[in-house]
Amino acid sequence: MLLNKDNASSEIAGFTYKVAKPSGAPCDDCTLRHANFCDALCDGAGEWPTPKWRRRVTPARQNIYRAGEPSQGVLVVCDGWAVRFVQLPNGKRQILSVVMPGDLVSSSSLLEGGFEFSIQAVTKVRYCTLPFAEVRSRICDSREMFDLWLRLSAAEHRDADRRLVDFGQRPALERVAALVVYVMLRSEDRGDVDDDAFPLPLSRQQIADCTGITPVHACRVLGTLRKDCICDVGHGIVRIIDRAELLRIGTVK
Amino acid sequence: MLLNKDNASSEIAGFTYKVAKPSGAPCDDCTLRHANFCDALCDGAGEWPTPKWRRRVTPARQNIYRAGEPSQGVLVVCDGWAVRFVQLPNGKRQILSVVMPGDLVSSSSLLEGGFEFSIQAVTKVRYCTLPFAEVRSRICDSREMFDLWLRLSAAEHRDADRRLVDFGQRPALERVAALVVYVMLRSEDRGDVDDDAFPLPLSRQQIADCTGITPVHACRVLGTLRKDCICDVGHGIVRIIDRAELLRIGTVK
DNA sequence: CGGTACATTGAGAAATTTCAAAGTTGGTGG
DNA sequence: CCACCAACTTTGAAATTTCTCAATGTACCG
Repeated sequence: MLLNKDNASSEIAGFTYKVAKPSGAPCDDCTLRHANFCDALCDGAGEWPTPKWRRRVTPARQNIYRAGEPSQGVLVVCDGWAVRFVQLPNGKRQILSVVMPGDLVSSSSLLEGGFEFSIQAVTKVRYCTLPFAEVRSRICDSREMFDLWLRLSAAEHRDADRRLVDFGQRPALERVAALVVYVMLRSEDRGDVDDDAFPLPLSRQQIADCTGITPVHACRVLGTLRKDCICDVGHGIVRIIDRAELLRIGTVK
Repeated sequence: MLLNKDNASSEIAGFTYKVAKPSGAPCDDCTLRHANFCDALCDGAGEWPTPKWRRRVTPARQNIYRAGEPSQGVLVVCDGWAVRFVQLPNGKRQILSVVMPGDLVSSSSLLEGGFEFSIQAVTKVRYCTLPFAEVRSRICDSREMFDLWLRLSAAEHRDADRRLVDFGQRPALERVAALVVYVMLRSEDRGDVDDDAFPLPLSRQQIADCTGITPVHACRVLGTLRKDCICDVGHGIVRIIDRAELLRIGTVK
């Protein structure tokens, strides 16, 4: 179940807004219109996207954006998974956020100029590039859009805070469980969980880069979760075995 | 040297704006008008703060705000140091950000309702409470304010990202050095560095809670920095001994 | 059917924590 | 001005977590 019905309502960051009917705009065939920022932009001010809008595709493992480059616009992922990350000169990398279908890549990326992070496609990714100035105008001009954006921005900031708490105060097992819980809850919201299983197309290396541990340790930790009959992560999917216990380990006590 | 001259310019998040002359408003005697968000709000729309504005004082070690409570408004620290933190039930705490004089406590705290973090005064703190709705109006109504706020918000988000990279990929020594560097650079901006020394009123426990290590380890790491003639942190001040080396260790390579 | 990239396991090393004790500092009252 | 107390800092030693290096096993793709 990927789509809500027309005129149903959806929720972003606690803010419920009406789902617009298709109106012939270029995004009409986007299966995720109802769940993303794009759609709210449309609702607020009519025939978005404009001709300046750009739709692109990047194959798996390829970079969508490289740190420091001038960025092409506000990115919204229509389909596929990506990661926002920082690559250090010593070869280490830190994944800052996992970008799932329908996600605005970063609510703080509304200003022209380069960013300190890069973005890489995990799977094949379809995404849209919205011109900065126009997104800003639409946000600033509509009080409803402004409030929605405030909520998105606050939610992202809150997630970053939670992540910092995890990294600073919780051991590897809990950090990894927290990642699985995060993806699980978001997948449940999207109706993407079937038979207690959902997609997680991240390699051990990527899970490690997300959680600030080594791939070897990620492997051991996931082995523990499997051995303890909590969940089985592998082959691009997660099978939940003991949801309550997974939540207990992954959630801040 | 704490004050710029009238009509000098100051910089917030890369955005330079003119410093307003005192005009009889209640904040005129605030020594930090030129360096904070308050001031930009005034510049944008006249006789701020309004009667709804509140000025308060909290003694050292006391909580300014407790997680979950309804918050009283947007907080701007006029004087003193505070920390924004999360207290875990197991007794651990993570400090999310160090709030220095003139700082807006969190650019994502523009919405009514409770937050997941708490705020505690490190020293005696004087601060202002600005009503949420009015701050939002002023930001939304002025394109200049909106852009300033976008920059503030983006800068805060970027700092959170950097912090996550530090926590995930860098060892204790570098994380502690990064904290010292952060405070050093901000103190230099404010002209608060005299004789290669500047205030850092954080205890070992607080430095540990900032950097995600134990107070015992914080002590050892700071001992190393002292023994290696890089800097001497203690008694509420930092003496910089080898600035270049401190920057080298504290900055992401 | 290779082959390449990815996952798993083992063993020892390094970083960090924990527990515990001793040294310092700063403030307060006599 | 001094003694004392409470909180903070420093140091030591052992335990734990996580990393590194290296080898072996497994899955996917052409």
